[in-house]
Amino acid sequence: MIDLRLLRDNPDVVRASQVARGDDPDLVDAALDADARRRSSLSEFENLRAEQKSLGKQVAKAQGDEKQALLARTKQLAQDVKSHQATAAEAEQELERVLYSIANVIEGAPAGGEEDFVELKQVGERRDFAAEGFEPKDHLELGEGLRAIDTKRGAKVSGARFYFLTGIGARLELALLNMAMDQAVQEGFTPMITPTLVKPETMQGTGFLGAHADEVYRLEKDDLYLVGTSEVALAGYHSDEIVDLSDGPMRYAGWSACYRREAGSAGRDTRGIIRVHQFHKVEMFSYCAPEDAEAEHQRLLGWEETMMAKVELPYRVIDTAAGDLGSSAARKFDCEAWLPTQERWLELTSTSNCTTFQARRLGVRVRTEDGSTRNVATLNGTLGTTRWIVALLENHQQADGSVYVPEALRPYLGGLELLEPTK
RNA sequence: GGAGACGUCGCAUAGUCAGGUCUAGUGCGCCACCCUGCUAAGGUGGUAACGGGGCAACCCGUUCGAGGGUUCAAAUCCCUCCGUCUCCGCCA
Repeated sequence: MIDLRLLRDNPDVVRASQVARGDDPDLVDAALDADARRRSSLSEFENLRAEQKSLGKQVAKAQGDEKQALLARTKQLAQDVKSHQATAAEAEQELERVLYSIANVIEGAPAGGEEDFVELKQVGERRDFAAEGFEPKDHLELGEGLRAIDTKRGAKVSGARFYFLTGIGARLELALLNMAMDQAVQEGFTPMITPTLVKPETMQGTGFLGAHADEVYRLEKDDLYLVGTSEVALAGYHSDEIVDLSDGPMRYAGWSACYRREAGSAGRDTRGIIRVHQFHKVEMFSYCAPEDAEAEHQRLLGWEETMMAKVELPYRVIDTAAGDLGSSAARKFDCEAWLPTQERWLELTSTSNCTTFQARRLGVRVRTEDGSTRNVATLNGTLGTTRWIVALLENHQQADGSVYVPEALRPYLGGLELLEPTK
């Protein structure tokens, strides 16, 4: 939820953000109207309520005829209070509805849609398979050769976009995620294994029920949502709390399964495990002071790049355009690895600065020096996912179908230097 | 799944049976000051969040797990839901 005070004091800033995202700037005026209506209806209700309370005290003390006279007055007043309360509640709901439809105010993100990102840098050498004298295989062919990935049986058991990781494939995912978790712990993150089913208010609070609500699985019978990332649970972890940031940011590394309906991506990335309904992820999550958020964002990006270096993949970093940001994000950087068989970049990490947007809805605050409270900033970033296997297999494949294991990963695979096809 | 107990402003509790003086009391903790050679002890005062109004002192409203209801009036009575604990059943 955006800051109502910002909306009142600087509506043009919010309008400009809406335009940059390709969203409707008129929502700003709708919100201002709703806010004005809410305030006037609220003060009418509050005045009536104050009168009702003071009369109530007189009723308690009064006797006989005097009491009867007061009761006659208060009965009518009770009706008025009730109706004005209902009006005020409606106005409040209307304001909330409009506020939730406004995405976070962007901070530095380039304007435009998915194609309007800015490439910040490229790191590492892309392999020249022609020069090496062989045609690269795609990750599924390699994965099947290694008996590491089984999409046929995934589909048999659970349907399209499901898979089994088998044998060395399962070990490879555990290795990647354990390496990610170890790095996070070394950097001072608190490791967390999080719930993957959450309540509606948690899902709503993190901003995932906005424009992309179709992406989210819902369990109708229990009124619970399956999370698409442990970010949801980690953001909800300190909801309705006043936290202590006097020792700097609070950092958590969440390990979880992630579930996505992929409703809008029919026909895209249907082969292999690039785009699937369930995968696993290690996610960094920070709570920090708003003025420290931009620097923290750079730190999270730095830790992502450290992981990219450990798996020895060529990648680039992009500054995502406003229209391609999630509703909670003010700015987002992605690390994309090169995918040789498709000759394109594939998103492996994504780090978002959500400023105070999530914390406001979730009620995460810090105590200020003057004794009041204010919302914290929240940030998140990927440290490893199942999808990394795709880039790792393709980039490190050898002519015979075996796959080179990056040095940093070897301790997590019992010292294995090469993944080889099993017979 | 069945039975019961419980949920109060950091923590612990009073208040709920008998609705109005609850503007939610008290203890602990915390903060400030006093006392003191230092510390401990002691004394005094202050200590929930959110919203509205005001330059401000301050005023008003909402919140006693959540949401409804009864009533002139609800922490207190009724209903639904959520959570915690104890016991039983079932299953890893």
